[in-house]
Amino acid sequence: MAGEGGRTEALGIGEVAARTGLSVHALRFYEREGLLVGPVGRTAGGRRRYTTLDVEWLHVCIRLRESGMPLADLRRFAELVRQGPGNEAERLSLLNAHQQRVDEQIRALEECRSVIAWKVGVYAEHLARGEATGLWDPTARTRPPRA
Amino acid sequence: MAGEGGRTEALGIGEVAARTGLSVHALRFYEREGLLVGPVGRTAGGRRRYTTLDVEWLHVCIRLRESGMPLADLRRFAELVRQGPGNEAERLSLLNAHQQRVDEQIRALEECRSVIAWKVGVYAEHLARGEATGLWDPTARTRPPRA
DNA sequence: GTAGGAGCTGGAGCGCGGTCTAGATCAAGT
DNA sequence: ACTTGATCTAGACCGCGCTCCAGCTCCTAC
Repeated sequence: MAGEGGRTEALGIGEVAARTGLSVHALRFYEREGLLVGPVGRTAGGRRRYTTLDVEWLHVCIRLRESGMPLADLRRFAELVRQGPGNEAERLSLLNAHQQRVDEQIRALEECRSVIAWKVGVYAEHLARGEATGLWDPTARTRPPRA
Repeated sequence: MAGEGGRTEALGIGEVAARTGLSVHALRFYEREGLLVGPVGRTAGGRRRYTTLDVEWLHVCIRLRESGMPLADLRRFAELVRQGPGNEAERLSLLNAHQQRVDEQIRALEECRSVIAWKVGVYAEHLARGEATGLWDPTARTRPPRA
């Protein structure tokens, strides 16, 4: 009776793997590492039964991991959520700190991108006007004295 | 006589480390791995003497690595450059492929960032209006039947 | 000539984030 | 009842990109 409407499906690990893109190995690993927000249910026979809430949480985890959050931080965040209300300030600061790191990453990547784009441009132009000029010739390296 | 003007300083490994931010270990490692565009010079006593060209190349390497190019690809690129003119098309395609991966990374990171920003917003608002409502309560987990 | 620091080589070790294996159990179809 | 396939646990293993160590040599300064 308590909100069965699509919200509380019980999912096997394989199904969850399919829905999240994580391997079943990774799912078990995440659980062992304490990255989940609550104990995963089990059937009588001992198989894991995930809920759609677990899956939602996993999707959050995936984003955080994708953006480079280390497992340790993710574990800490999960702990906070598990502990329930009262520690929202810490959760916020954790996320804020991570967001800043992500911003920095993006900035760095964009800088790299522009360097690469420039080099791509150089080669493209070089090829366009037909092999003519040498770009960089490590062959003609000017070595320091001592012939 | 041949272009000594600041261009062809001979630098010790420590100096290069300082200029690039790579450790001396990493520099020796890169050399062993064939990531450099030419053999590094040596003094009579066997010490490495880098040129400013080496340093420039290292700066390129750093950007490529920072943006996630695997050592294997970087090695291939270095090989191509080492081989001299004639393979610009391959160099270009290598860089192009990498640029695309970088673009994709940036896109993914921005997506993560927006998810994180949203969560940050939720927590911030929650805290702002004082602890009132529960956000997510894993305590009140609706477990699948059997209880 | 001698002390101290930078550099050399070869190879072992490490941190991270999973991945994989073995061997057993559970569950569904026929 | 039997087969087939998904899942279980514990623990070993892996790839990447360095990092670090031992033991030695080379320089520079005093």
